[in-house]
Amino acid sequence: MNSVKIGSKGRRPKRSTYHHGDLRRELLAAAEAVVLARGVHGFTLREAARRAGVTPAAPAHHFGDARGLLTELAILGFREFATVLAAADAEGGSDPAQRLQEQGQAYVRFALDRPARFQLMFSRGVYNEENPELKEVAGAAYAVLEGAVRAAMAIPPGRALDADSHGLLLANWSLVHGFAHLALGDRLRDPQGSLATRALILNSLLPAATRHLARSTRTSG
Amino acid sequence: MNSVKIGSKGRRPKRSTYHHGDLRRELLAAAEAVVLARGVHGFTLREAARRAGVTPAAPAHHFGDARGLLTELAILGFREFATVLAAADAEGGSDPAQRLQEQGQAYVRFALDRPARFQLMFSRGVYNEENPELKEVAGAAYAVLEGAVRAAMAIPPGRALDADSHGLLLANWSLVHGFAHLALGDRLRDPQGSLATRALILNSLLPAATRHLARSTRTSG
DNA sequence: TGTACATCAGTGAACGCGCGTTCACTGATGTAC
DNA sequence: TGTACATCAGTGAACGCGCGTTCACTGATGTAC
Repeated sequence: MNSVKIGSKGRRPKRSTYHHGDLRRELLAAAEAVVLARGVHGFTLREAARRAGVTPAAPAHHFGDARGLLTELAILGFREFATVLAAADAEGGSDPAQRLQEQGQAYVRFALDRPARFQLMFSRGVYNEENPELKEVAGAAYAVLEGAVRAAMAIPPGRALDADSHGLLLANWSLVHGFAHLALGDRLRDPQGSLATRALILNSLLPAATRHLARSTRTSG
Repeated sequence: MNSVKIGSKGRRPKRSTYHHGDLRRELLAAAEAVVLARGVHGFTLREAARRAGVTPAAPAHHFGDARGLLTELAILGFREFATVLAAADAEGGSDPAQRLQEQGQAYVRFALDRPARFQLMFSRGVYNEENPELKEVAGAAYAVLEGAVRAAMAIPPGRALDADSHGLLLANWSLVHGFAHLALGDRLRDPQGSLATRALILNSLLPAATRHLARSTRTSG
């Protein structure tokens, strides 16, 4: 007989240390995995705790309750989202049409790369939508899009968008949002009818779709 | 004392007849109401039965199980969806751009009028997506959109869409789908930042957005 | 460097709840003759 | 028109399950002196 435990009946393996070390971060990762596997509303606190290797009571020390955990995950999502959109916007250089194009690519790429976060972020009633930090980062993401539209339509900061500019903004947002949504729902097919792969979606279908948008803002191609 | 019952302890009122009469239809309506109130994944068979005034075992006689009920509801949804899209398409007359415009209006109107069905229809893993009748009616809805794009791009039936036409189809679909999704998520605002009403959405924002799409297919305005 | 002690971050058992589904049953309906 | 009987469409009780959260607790850490 030796003292090394060779197995465990439970699904939660014993850790060697009583304290976890980085449970907060690990619970967020576990929660994202649960959302990926079961869908936004299939999320349960207990499964996230199980995946993180702790008892179901542990998350309360970090997030209060289940809703609190999802709110934090949505905040992380919007923060990353705003960052990648801003980076793509910068890639577009001084050409507003190019900035919108790059943003659209980044928008869809984010959805494909982070489907759980993306779907969580745009779900209603599952996290605390009134959280100030959440509102701030979500607003930051929106501002990136608005900035490129303002540049395209030559509307200085401070002045409200006119109806046409607002329409262009909505057209861009709706198109990439709907495209991402359809892609995540496996509803995008190539012209022959086969289910589209990630590469086809990003390199062919999305450009083919955005090409039809807003000729007026296009300065190249 | 009289024999008229003046109250009931349970939440399910007693019917005067043992048999319901039209339980199948009523369960579908109740299910739609539950989805509306609780979201797609908040649906429970028991609550639908409760709302329909029957015991939780009753639905099994009509739908087998919970998934069966939702599948039927999705089929009803796609059938109605295909119908309203086809009617709108016909409204467009012989002008393909007008047909697409009318379809887009109908698409978003359907989403706003039937939010529960719409969200159910485009949810994954909650109903039986392999149901043959479902695939048929969903395909019919898609065919309406494809028909107008074929007319716009002068592509005869039987010939596959080229990349550009396919892109136009995806652009139209993505735009209205994303627009509907954002509207249902209360994410659409007017240019001043106020939450958009139904009338504003349909009469102002949507036309302003679609106006930016596919100038090449526009023959009027 | 050592020690007392407060604080932190976990455990594990328990709670009450609503869920989907099953089961034997029975009231109501419809049909054959 | 009347009756026997099969079928249909409900009931109501029960099942086992996983859930979120609570609670008193304790092991580990960090800090004051």
